[in-house]
Amino acid sequence: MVSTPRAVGSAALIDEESPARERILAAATRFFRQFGYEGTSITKIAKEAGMTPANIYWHFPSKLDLLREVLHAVYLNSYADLAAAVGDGTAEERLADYVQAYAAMQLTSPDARSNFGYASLASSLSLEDQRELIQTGKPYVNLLREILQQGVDEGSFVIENLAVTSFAISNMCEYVFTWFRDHGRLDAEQVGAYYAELALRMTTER
Amino acid sequence: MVSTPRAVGSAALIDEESPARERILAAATRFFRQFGYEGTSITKIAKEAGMTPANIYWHFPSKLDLLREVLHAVYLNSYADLAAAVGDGTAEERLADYVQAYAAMQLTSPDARSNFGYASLASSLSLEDQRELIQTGKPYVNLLREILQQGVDEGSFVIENLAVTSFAISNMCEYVFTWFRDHGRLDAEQVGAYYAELALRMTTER
DNA sequence: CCTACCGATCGGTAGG
DNA sequence: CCTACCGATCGGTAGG
Repeated sequence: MVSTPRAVGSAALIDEESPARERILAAATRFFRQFGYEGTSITKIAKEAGMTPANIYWHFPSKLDLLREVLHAVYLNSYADLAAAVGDGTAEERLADYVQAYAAMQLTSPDARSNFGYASLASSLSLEDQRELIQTGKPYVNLLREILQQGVDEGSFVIENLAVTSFAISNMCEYVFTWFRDHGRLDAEQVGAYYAELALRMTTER
Repeated sequence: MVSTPRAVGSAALIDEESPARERILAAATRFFRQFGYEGTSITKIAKEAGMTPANIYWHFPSKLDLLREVLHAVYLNSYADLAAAVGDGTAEERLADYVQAYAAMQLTSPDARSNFGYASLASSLSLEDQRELIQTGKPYVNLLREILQQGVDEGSFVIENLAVTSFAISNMCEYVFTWFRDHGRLDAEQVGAYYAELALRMTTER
């Protein structure tokens, strides 16, 4: 007996979720990050997902709705990853975990060749959708601020402007992909560890 | 006597340079930064520059050539600004000047609404053009590395990996536009000063 | 620097 | 009646 290709692999645990829909989201996420929103056609996404362009529109009302769902999922998943990486220790330990996880996350994305940051991609959305997306990302941002505040309260961090410091640390991590190349001197984990040290220095008075 | 609109303003000092060409470059720089390369049509640039789309192609062989020239000019001008801002003092003074100038430069661009970083824009170029552009930007990158090395030599900086530290500082400055908003608590100069302090902390052992 | 266009491809939708 | 698609083509616009 030989299994048909369709029978290979794990069955969907949630049968309300369409496998085709997941393939579209995965392809769109990769291509939007690599070529940008305007640089990615529905045809390219469809080809990558193994279907016709027209079928994209059965699953998503428009290309912009697809972008919106991609970014929404990215923010939710990123927060889940970060929250899981950050334990319950001191502010130093938690900041190091946060930065390490954030940087490593950016460097171990589905594809190694990201060119466009999430801020660039979000700029194609309507202002209302951008506002909604910021709300989705709030826990993401707040977790870092809470860690910084914890350090200030504990007396281990000296921070004049907490918001600006958190933006600087986030930007440093977010755009690590702009210079990192595989097979360089440091791997993703080593870069994450080095970035964690840099972030800790940013919270320490000279 | 009433001056015609065309008579108002300063005459071009260099008549070999086409005013139209400069208008195209200025419009393209603004729109590429705001909407990205693929999100900016030749028609939009032409309208902003006060001419027909077809006329763009009298001044530039292709849209990609226009992008190449825009990024080339940005890199050269940015380096000139940074080199002028950095004096001959100690490494601490020079690093503070560099970061202050870099951040302020990003926040006082022709338009206040940048969404796309230079790395995103460069990714639309051919690999060969990207390599050339990196060569153009070398002095830009090297100036920061020289300042960091000076601090290490003077004993005022403690840096384990000079290249990664320089990338982190550059990224922090480069993407300050992603969170900065006019009329916020801090103006561009204050953010630059705060970033200078953060960069100095990054070079100081805990 | 403009008018008049081209081959192709864009995002999106038709009937079946 | 539903789902998950297909081949073909819509009206407009892109770079050139």
